[in-house]
Amino acid sequence: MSPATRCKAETLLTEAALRRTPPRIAVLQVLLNAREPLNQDQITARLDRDAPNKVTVYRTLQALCAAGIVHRAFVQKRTWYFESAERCTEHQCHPHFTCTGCGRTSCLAEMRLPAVARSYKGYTIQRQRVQLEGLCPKCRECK
Amino acid sequence: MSPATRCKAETLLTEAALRRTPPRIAVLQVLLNAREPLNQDQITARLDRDAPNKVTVYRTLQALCAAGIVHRAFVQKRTWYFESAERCTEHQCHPHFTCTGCGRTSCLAEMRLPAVARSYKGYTIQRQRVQLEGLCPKCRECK
DNA sequence: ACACTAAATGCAACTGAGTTGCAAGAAGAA
DNA sequence: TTCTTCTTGCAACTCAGTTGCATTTAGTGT
Repeated sequence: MSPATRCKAETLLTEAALRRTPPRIAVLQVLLNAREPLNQDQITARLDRDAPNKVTVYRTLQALCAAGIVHRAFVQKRTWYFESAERCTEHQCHPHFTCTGCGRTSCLAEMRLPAVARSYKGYTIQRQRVQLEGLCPKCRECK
Repeated sequence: MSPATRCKAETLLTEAALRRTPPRIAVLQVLLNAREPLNQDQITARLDRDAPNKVTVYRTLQALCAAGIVHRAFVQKRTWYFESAERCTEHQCHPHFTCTGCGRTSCLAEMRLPAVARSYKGYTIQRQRVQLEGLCPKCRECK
């Protein structure tokens, strides 16, 4: 884990007025370095021997989500996948793509989406999330 | 439950080559009449004394989803919400709106969404689901 | 109408991510 | 350093979802 990531993690915690404890710094570093959303088990696995108790990871993720540093990206097989909120704007999160072939979900962080209306029939729309489904480049070849 | 809905339910089952059993007809009727997605408990509650065993409802929903008659709309508080696939096109489901005030989720079935590209960086995009968040008309007044 | 077979149902028991209470430990302020 | 408040770890619980198996039933052919 790079010192730069660690520094970033600590800064984010401080800005959110959260105590900079080892478990929080560790979990946040994993998410900052991840290329796709991770569930709790995957986060724990990446921390290996330094992994805190499962309940601590759980509560850490809750705290980070509440602070807006981390997002719950989506649910798959009854478990939540988390990601750093870095690449999301306030109004919309980047789209997530789930391949119907291999079942993997990835972030299309740079994809531009057409903006949705800010209001509709009395509803005020503050945020949108888009979930895409189809075939990833690898699975497309095999077909 | 209207006879028309019952007839529709039976037709859908036959078309999907599923046996027209009482539990399936009952569950499907509930979903066809529902205005918003329902979870398993809500479906059972609406069937009241005619409700089949919980496992049967569970497996019925699995079968209906596999057949494409019903969709898993979204997850809330660890439970899935189901809806009839009627108002979804093959390429996209209507958007679901979750109010940050009252926590309720509703369907914006008639809302027109800008279409997303059919492919992007090697990914073939077959379907999209959009989840919206904000304030519903009622909660907006109270603020 | 009757018999047959594959599929559906109900029961009971299990699974496992998520969740809580509480005592012990650590971060940050004074 | 001392103190207060927040955080952590443990153990135990929750409950929607899930499975195995014996029984029943829908749909088909006789």
